[in-house]
Amino acid sequence: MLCSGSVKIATWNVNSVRTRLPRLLPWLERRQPDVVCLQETKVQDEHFPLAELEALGYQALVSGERTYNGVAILSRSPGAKVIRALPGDGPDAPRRLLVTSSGGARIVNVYAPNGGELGSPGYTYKLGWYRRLLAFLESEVDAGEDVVVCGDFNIAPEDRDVWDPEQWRGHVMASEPERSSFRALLAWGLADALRIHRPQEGGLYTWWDYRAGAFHRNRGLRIDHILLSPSLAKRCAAVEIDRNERKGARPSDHAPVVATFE
DNA sequence: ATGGCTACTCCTAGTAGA
Repeated sequence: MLCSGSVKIATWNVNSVRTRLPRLLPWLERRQPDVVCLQETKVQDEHFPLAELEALGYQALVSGERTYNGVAILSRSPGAKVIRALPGDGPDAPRRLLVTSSGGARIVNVYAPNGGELGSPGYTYKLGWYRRLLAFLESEVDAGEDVVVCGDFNIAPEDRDVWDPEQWRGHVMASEPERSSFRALLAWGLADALRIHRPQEGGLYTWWDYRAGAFHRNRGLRIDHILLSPSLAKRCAAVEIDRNERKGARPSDHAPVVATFE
């Protein structure tokens, strides 16, 4: 499917799929994405709103839990070769990874740990999680094929991805060890899709704090990413941050990111 | 420097998000 016509792949941290359904459904109808990776679904699998999505022609692959985390992949066809955990994840590990194959591409949906404060146990866990993600890609995924690694990475890769680099310097999301973890993914063989088309531009964010009018003032971070293997990067015609979805009634604090392939 | 908002939960207070 990725080889014929125009294909759209999107990622969106919806901050509760059930609360966001009145935004998600019309967005799907309007944008008609072929594959959608969702993060922070915050719902156990048996309560995931499958019927509403199926009514729009989407099948949902889900890996959720109560209250926190949770990932899902919506697509027009059933998933294949599904993986739901990183090596080293125990049975009670947070649901942060979902891998499938769709239209000939390997789709890796990630919801990276937040990290809490620098030096906290959560921060250590975040860096370890990134090491395990890289090891997983190295051992289980072929960068020579069509690969999409997308989701909420909870890392702003460069200063231009942060509204106030000085305020954020050394803070979680923007610390050098985190940025190094992100660069290691690129070094494995992935391209940051947005930067293919807009290599230098600042002020392009995917998350804005709910508080203090952050969105209105464009005080945000670019932490949601679509990373592409070389074969897909070559065919990536456009990448858009759908800022309109951060506006209006009851938005997620993240905007969707949509990549179009020819 | 802090909190400012939102969503969740055995639910009106505490936790977490980023």
